[in-house]
Amino acid sequence: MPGDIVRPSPMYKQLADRLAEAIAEGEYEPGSVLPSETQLMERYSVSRPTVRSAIAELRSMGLVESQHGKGSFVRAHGLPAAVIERTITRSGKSFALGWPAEEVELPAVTRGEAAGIAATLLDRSDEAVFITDRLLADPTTGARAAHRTLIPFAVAEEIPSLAKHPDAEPVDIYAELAAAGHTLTWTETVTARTALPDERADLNLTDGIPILITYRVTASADGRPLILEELRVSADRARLTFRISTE
Amino acid sequence: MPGDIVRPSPMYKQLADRLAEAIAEGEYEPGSVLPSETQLMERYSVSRPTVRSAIAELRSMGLVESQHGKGSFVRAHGLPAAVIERTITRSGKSFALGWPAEEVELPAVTRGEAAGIAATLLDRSDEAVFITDRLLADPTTGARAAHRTLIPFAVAEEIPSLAKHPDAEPVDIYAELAAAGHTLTWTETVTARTALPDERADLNLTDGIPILITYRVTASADGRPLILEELRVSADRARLTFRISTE
DNA sequence: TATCATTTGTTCGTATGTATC
DNA sequence: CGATACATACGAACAAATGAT
Repeated sequence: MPGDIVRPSPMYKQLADRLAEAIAEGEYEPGSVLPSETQLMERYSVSRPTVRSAIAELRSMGLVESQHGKGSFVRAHGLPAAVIERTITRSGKSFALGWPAEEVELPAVTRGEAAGIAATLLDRSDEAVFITDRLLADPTTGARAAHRTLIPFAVAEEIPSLAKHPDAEPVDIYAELAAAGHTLTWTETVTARTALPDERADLNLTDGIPILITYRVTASADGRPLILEELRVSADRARLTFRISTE
Repeated sequence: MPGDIVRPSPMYKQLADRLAEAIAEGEYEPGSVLPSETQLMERYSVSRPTVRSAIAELRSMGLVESQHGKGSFVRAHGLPAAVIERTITRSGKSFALGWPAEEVELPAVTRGEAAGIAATLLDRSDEAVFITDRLLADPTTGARAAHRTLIPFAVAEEIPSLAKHPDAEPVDIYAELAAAGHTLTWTETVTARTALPDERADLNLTDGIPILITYRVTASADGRPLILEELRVSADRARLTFRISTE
């Protein structure tokens, strides 16, 4: 419908759009500081709350990062540095992952029940599972990742070594499963969402940066899921790569 | 250091955390409405701006969605419905993708230069490329995706049919490349970020929902990148799956 | 070291507009 | 129409971090 009468968009959004455009065009370069709130008030003849709302928009878009007492700085953008290679390599009976991350804390093992997404992907509702949590870090870039392993009790009963050491490294668990006669297949599901407060702390996240989440299901040849791994990482610090082959 | 003296966190954050916790524990169920701003003001003895800041936090976390004149509603969360299967299948000389999406608009072809991330992944800086943009939709869920193909001029010169029809479907481009004698390999890189304003409109995004971005590089056997595809999709509506095989 | 100006962060109050029922 | 709800915008005051004097 051409000629529609539209309300003007709010002033704070207009200001946010202008600043975003200026950033995109390189008028404010990455690392440089935006004009102060007082300067923006005067330059655009708006109140301080309006300026602050506009900058809040830019923050939530991940375009700027504000520092108390200093100013709001334009964020550098580009492909995240840390590359998490999701390919699994196998030589004989042993497996290897492409991301040689270090453990920041000792693994923590708890028992719980598969629920929500985990239950859906494991195809086991309300079943008891071993949960192992790890906090990992890429030694070169410092990128952090939260890793979780879910082992259903039924699987642990079938393979006692898993019940004994549910906090074994994923590659070792693969080896145990293979040794128990399973022909392993993997499916990985990737999604993203905004971080919750506790995740912000664990993963060193800044405002406006989502987390990438991958769920890796290790299944037997018949497609029955055996274990589930979940990896959460800052989308700003790390990216995931997959090698794809035709089937 | 136990017993550290810490500044109390801001009231609006405390309130946001409490509400977020209440949502996580199911006190406010998905689809239900939060108490009104006035009610929250009275219940927690804070001012209206404080309540609004708290709700803005919840919005940016993707936990609630506010509707003018009605209230703030708890968002349903879980695994996104639309599954985008990134596997490539091959039968003889023809290829197929796992996501039979429909085109919402006709593909738009432009010419440009590889820059930024695209240049990095294509390993060709400032080289002229054909750019083809598509707006796709999953027919069953309605999830939308923005797809872009980058074909370097150098590759198009080598294979004239590509220069003639740079807007060919990806699977057809694969077939052309294979017919020209290339043994194709694919690498996919996944990242995520908060959407820019124009992306919000194209992809029907709501506040606090990031976009998933995948870059698929089609390379020759020697590893030289031939073409680049970029797919952007709402992390709330769609998820990506990969099949992983040991090498 | 101490102080001060600058800058962002938090919190209040108030008024008005606009969508929904 | 009116009541309720969220959205926008202004003003004011003080707190806290920073960097220079």
